[in-house]
Amino acid sequence: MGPIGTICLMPVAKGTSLDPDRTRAAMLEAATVVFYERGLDGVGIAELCSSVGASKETLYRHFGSKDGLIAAVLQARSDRNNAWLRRAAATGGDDPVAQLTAVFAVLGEWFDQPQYRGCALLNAATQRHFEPAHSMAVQHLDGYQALLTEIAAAAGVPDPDRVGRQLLMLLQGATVMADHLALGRAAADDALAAALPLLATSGTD
Amino acid sequence: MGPIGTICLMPVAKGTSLDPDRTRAAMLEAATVVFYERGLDGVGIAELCSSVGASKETLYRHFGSKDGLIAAVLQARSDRNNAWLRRAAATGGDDPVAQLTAVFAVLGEWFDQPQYRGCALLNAATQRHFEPAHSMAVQHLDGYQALLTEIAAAAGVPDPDRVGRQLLMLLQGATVMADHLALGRAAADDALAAALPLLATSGTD
DNA sequence: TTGTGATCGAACCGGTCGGTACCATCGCAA
DNA sequence: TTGCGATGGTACCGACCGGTTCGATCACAA
Repeated sequence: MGPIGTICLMPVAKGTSLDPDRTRAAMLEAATVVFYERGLDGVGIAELCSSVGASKETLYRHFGSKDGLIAAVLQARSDRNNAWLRRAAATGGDDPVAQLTAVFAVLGEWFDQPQYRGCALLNAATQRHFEPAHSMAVQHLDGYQALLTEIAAAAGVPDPDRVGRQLLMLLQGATVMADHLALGRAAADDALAAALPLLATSGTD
Repeated sequence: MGPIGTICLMPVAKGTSLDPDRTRAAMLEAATVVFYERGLDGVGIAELCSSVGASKETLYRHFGSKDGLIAAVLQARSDRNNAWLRRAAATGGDDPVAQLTAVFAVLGEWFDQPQYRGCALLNAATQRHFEPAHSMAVQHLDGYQALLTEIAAAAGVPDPDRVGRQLLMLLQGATVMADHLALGRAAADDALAAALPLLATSGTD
């Protein structure tokens, strides 16, 4: 509805630019925010360009098409979120339980942000027109699953792949419910509580 | 892309109709299928009408607007899915474990269908323009959560609400992963295996 | 027979969108 | 100073969409 306005370059005269790639980065960041808030179809190219004070021609020189811009946005999102979770897990040292706890802690912080709208990759994958979204979402989930499977393997469970999938289910379920039901970090806490028994090597240790 | 073609009335002459509400039902069913396959924005009114051999005027007399049609489609979906799960749970008799097993069994059948594309309500809620979708999705999730909380309470867990939320997380996570990762009923099996420990009244029985 | 109501088909309207073309403008290097 | 490349602004194009209107057509009841 309202103007975008958050990401904005200094207003500059016609033929100028503060930096060669500065405009590209601003476009990417503005698109990241507004695509996440209002969906891929909810934002037009014209509005997006005017919000960063750029022209459509510049956008098309940088990204080729709206689909190219979307792909760049989603790829950056996926890389950043995966890096977040891996960095969080690293703070758990060698203890799988501590690693998983740290992962769900950073998830909880994410859920608590007022701008939280669920997983951008999965949201984009539901927009049918824009084919790459689905494969990018799959790749995104595979990154999560690889991390969770590593944690499960480190815990010594009999079937790390299966436990990795189950942990990913809890993570995704929490992501969905924190979005629609506005649960905040409580969703991450509940998910962690349900996840911990899965790491226990059945019965005696 | 291609024509819809699945749902189709007998081709009839101009001023005729096989049944007063027959056209309305056909429109609803065709819209249910195609909105689910291609998203709310992926289908135009004109294409939808021609696929059932009706005119736009008829559609607007029955549903008022595209939003009215969408609301009717989503409400029917939600009611049907909730009824499915409740009927499945009823087959478990008084045993909470059997109830939960039956719920995830019917979910697994759903995941195995080739047309499966995740939860229509949640998918619709990601399309930002069409405001009612979000509240309908919340209502839909509440229906699921109520059932799962009842099962948790019947199992005698200390905090049925919390376990109900955790069960719903597993259900939603399985719904998402079965969609994007094409896991089929295996997703439901993994989710059930992760859910059963949550019903155990800690330690001794 | 007459009339009423539902229907189809098609034209039409206003608006939006992605994408392109053109031009005046500016920084900067030769 | 001159020219080149990147830029912003604007107009424009073709396509599509949601929604409205109108006339011709048919079933059916009075």
